[in-house]
Amino acid sequence: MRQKKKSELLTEVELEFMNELWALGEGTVRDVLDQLPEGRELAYTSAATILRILEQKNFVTSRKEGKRHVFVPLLAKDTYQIRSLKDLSMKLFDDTPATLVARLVNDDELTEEALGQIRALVDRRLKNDSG
Amino acid sequence: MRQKKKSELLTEVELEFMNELWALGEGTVRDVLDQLPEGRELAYTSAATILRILEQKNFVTSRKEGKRHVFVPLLAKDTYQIRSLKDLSMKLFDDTPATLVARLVNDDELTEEALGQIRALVDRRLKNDSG
DNA sequence: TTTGAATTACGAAAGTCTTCGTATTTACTC
DNA sequence: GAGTAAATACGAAGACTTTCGTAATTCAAA
Repeated sequence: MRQKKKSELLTEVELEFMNELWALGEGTVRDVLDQLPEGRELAYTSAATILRILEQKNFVTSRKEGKRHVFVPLLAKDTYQIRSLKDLSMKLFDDTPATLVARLVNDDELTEEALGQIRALVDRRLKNDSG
Repeated sequence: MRQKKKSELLTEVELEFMNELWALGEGTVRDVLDQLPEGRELAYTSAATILRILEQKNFVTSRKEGKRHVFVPLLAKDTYQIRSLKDLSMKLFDDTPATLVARLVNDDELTEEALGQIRALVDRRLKNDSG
């Protein structure tokens, strides 16, 4: 019998729902469903199932309000962003963040503004380290 | 005409194999299998299946050499790195690359050296744009 | 040319992910 | 309390992913 190592990563739909919860702060099944973009058709019970799974996996918790559950993220978006980047860096960039940034900044679609913001971030971090 | 949704992204195991092929340049089932890290147990036929699937999905092609197939990437690693970053940026960073870099550079584990490399990359790109 | 080890071809089992239906429960209204 | 609309609980179908076994094929050595 082989058992798969429990992944700390969200699946596609789980991430879709976490994004809505992060945007809302917290919300019921109905809230999240209403938040989904036009054209994303999903049965109410499907949404409820996804939130149930997120709770089972400890990505969210819930409290009861009247007859509804209000779901609240346990996992912060920042935290998950970092986790995802590390995973991607490890799996596809030989654990070399500079290579990752290289691909990013060489993308022609990257705006001058974004590029400037990026440099500001790096400079600020370098300054803080030395200061 | 309705087309089957084809994800342009590699699955977990597909990526694992593409990484070996990218490192090797090209290789047979045996080559890739031998390249896998210690402790990664995988039946020969499983490896063959994965390469077959990669070929079906047009991520690799193959030529026959003697009785063996030699598999060659059709998808370049650079290309796939960019594709993955765009996907992650869209799904988790509100399509804001600066936020992505912010998480990266605020990671405490990031070395001073990596940080310097990143700034050099950004500076070079900014210089080229203005020049 | 027969034989056998290595390889390929195919499909199926096992696991995971996504979606939804049915049954039950809940709170509110009459 | 009975009726009702909304919500929850549970399970299961269908699609996709990962792994592997069996059968057929291939090349080369005896």
